[in-house]
Amino acid sequence: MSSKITIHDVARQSGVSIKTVSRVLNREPNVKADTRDRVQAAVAALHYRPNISARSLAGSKAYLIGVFFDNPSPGYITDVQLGAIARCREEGYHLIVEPIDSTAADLEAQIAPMLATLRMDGVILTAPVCDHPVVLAALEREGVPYVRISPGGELDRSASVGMDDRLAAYEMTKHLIGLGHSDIGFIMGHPDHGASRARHQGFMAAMADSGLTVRSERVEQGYFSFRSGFEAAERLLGGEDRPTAIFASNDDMALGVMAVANRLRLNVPETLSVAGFDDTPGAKVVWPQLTTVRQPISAMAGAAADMLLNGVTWEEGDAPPSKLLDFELVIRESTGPAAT
Amino acid sequence: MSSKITIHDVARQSGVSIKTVSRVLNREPNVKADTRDRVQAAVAALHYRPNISARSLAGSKAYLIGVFFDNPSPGYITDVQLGAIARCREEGYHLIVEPIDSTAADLEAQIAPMLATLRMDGVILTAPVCDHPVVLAALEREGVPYVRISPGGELDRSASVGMDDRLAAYEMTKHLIGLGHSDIGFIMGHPDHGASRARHQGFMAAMADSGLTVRSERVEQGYFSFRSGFEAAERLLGGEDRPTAIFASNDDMALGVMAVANRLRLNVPETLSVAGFDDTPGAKVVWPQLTTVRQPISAMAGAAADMLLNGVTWEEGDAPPSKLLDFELVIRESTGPAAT
DNA sequence: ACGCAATCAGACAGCGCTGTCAAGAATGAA
DNA sequence: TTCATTCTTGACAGCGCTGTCTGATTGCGT
Repeated sequence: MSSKITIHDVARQSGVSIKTVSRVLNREPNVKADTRDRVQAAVAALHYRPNISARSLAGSKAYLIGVFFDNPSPGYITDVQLGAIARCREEGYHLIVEPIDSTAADLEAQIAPMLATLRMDGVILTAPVCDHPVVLAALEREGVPYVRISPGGELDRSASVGMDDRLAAYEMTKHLIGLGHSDIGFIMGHPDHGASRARHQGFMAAMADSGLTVRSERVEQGYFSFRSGFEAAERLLGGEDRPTAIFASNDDMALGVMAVANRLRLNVPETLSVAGFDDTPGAKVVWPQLTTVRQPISAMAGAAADMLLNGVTWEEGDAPPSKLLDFELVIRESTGPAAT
Repeated sequence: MSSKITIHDVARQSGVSIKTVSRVLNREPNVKADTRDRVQAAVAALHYRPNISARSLAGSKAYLIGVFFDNPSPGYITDVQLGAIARCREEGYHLIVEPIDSTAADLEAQIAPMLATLRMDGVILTAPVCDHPVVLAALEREGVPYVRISPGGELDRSASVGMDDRLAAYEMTKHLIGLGHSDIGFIMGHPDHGASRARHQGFMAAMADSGLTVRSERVEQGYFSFRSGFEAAERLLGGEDRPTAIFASNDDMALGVMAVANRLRLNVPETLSVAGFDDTPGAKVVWPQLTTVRQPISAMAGAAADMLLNGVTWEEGDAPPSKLLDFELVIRESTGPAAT
């Protein structure tokens, strides 16, 4: 156990005051270059590392960023964490992860203590927690800045980052239409998830813009789960009268569609084209591989962390900062020309 | 922003000293029941929450547990986090996640500062980081206790939790044999991952115990990835002479096998049985659903956290504590009777 | 009733750092 | 040269809590 070496040791070693060492460590101005070099040499020589608890107790920063999530897909969570961490590391911040059960009755009692004890410098919220009124209220009451990733509404309540779900769905639909499909089924996402509506709108708009009508029985309600996609697909593909393509609001559901197609011996993409959304790892793990939309998840989380680290603020009355990142259509083998 | 209320306020409100409040908060003995109640009432009334930085600076605990990982599957990571958090919350601890790039040349420089600044109370290590000599050495030098999940070797170097990979593979193989299969292909896992060898051994042992011989061309090297499973399956299933069942060392590779089977129009399980290992979310997201082994990942992480929270220690010379949890064979539709 | 041990409560000194303020050194303008 | 500025540094007081030690109560045996 390396006996902890303190700022004091560095000060002694470099012949300056403890406060000057602190200044160097925090990149404060007004330190002579020569002095700074001496201090940095001592820091390196002693392998000195500031104690985060002491820093945050004495100062105003905690060097901690939180990530709240309520079990969306594991791949999503992991990407968010990686994106946020990458940015935090550069600044010496660390990530606290907090799974939130947004259906819990005592949600308030769960997170309020946590916010108060940790006093994090900021929190990144993912769907669906990012739209949960109790969570947002608690954050605001405790004065903890937060950035939401792909919030479903109340865009002017906080800073946020996201992507244009509507446009992405629009373009994917156009891709299908361009392939010759005119009878396309759509599976909606979970109604609590903000992106669901945007994706549905994008689909409808693309159809309308191409002069295509959407029969109401071609739109099914799903819940973002494999099972819900599977069941929706059974309804969509059960009879003789079936669409030539199905666009599911996320990959898990698209995978459910593929499973049904497989079971019904409908060849993908010859008989049925299938498109998903998210580009989860699972998309590459089916055969044929899934055409989908790649969300810049890591980048969104990185941008969120960035806002937090730079101190998101905005004028009362102005719209809070918000960043829209680019998505990417990933065309793989599950979509093909419509059978004629 | 709720103006921070301190232990001082609670002391005043309940008419006791600040130290007594501290005693109540830390469940220390020698506090009269009556006094404790008064203090607790004040705590509740004021919504007081101790400041974690102050606590860890003054005391010896940091209330922080770390989780190190180097991108195994997202599902695995998430399960580990959930399992660890559940246990940590009960004790008021929080989780710091740190992705580690174990191939980085400056690994030491990456983690040493982190260990020194955070002074975590313990760290949970997952494969493959749990077998990385530099990481282990750094942890030991800094005196940070750690528990490894499914380590690949050096079992007496630290406390660990795991499951009996060898036995699980043995039983899965027996399941296949019981179905009438005698010509079974096996895809090994990543050589750096400790469990790979155990699973291979279990497979070989079960075959030998049943008087079956394994032709060397029936055992392929894989790397736990979908792609490696896919390629191994192509070799295994490419010719006329093919096994009637394939046991892949993890689900991702098994999914690769299924994709190849699909492509070759080999019906699963009629013509080919496929078994995986891990029970990742993907296992349920294929059709037919995958027969696999369920690892108690959350439970293992919970047990690891538990050891850390209770202070893992062992006598010099004794074997460190180690906990083996139960696995479970999950028989789904991808395995069936051997074609006769 | 008395004495001794066990139980309970408080005073006090930091933990390792940063914020504030004030003093000394260096610079520039007059 | 002198005085006003700016730059550079250090002394000092905590941040909010816990560990230690000491003093005040209580219980109980005789």
